[in-house]
Amino acid sequence: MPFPARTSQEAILDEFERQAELGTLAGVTMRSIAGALGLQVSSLYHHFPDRAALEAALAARAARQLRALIAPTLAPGKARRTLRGASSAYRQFASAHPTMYALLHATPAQGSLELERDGKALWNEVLAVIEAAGGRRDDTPAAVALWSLLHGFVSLEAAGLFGASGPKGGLDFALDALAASLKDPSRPRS
Amino acid sequence: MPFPARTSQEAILDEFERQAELGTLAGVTMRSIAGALGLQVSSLYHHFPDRAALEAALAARAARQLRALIAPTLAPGKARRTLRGASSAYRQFASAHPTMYALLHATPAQGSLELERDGKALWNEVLAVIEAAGGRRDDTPAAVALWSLLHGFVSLEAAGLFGASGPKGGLDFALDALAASLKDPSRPRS
DNA sequence: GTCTATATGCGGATAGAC
DNA sequence: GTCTATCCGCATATAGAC
Repeated sequence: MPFPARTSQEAILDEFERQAELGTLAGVTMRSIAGALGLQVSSLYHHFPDRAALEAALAARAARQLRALIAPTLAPGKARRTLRGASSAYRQFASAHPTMYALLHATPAQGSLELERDGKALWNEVLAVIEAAGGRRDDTPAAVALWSLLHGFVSLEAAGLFGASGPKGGLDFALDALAASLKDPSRPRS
Repeated sequence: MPFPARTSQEAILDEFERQAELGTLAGVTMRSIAGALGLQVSSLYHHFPDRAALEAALAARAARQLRALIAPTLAPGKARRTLRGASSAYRQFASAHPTMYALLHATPAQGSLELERDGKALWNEVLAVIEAAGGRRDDTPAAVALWSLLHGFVSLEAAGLFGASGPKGGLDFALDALAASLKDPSRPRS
């Protein structure tokens, strides 16, 4: 029995993430991970039952990283500043770690308690952004609106679908519209 | 030389689409297409140079279908009705043809003139929605906002990320916020 | 915990006969 | 335009020795 162990769950996840950020998700294989770590493929299966478990663990990590980037941007009471700060952090993560971002949205949470928990925490962070921006507590519709907007924007941008004219302030326009609606006192409490 | 030909570009695309809508994109293979058409795999390569060409042609078709669904929903001058109608058509296409919808966003337009053209036409349709909803002509920021919102919403919904509480009117809330901003006369002409 | 060896399956694509 | 035959590569995963 070779001791100490030559690898660990953390090292495997790190290597997966490193390769994913250089290319595509499908481009990372059990072989490429093992190769980079100087191991045989079969050794990896002593640390994770299968590839799906690896991906779920990595998706959960991405959720935690994204949440950690958003949290410090809250400026309670300052709607525009809060929304723009959070949106800026969100965009930064998505463009700096496109494959991890995609993995987060492609991985079914079912079956991974860790991912379920961290996914829920991320959702709660979006609710906190809304609240800091002047919305109500647990304002589901507003949070859905904000998250949809952010996710749609970074996805279309990454896919290059905005064309030559580019997004041109479209995100800020929408964020301002949202901020205005949050303040609107005539809004029904649904 | 067997005449008449036993297949065609159209028939191949139809079969690809049929299988894609029953499962995933990766689940459709050159083998599965050929098998369903009673052909050998190699025969397909006389109609399309490779798989990428097949996917590009199909993505272009999806862009045309989506555009055709949105176009008749325009109700010029009626902002809320226009936005809700277009958004409803958009959601309907995405949920009825999830794989085609995903393909549309996953296929790089570069290299396919057809896809480039139909993608641009779809973008112009979004601009038309904005104009009908009371916005200006060629209002890029507003169109970016609307498209981001729609794409983000259907993507998160499809991924099941809204959780148990569901989207709960989040889309309508955002559409109303957008409609209000379009009318706002204080908005700078950027 | 790591190794060697292997099982099993999938995929895209091409050459050359008819 | 379609066929047969084949090439080549990739993948996840397991058994059993050390």
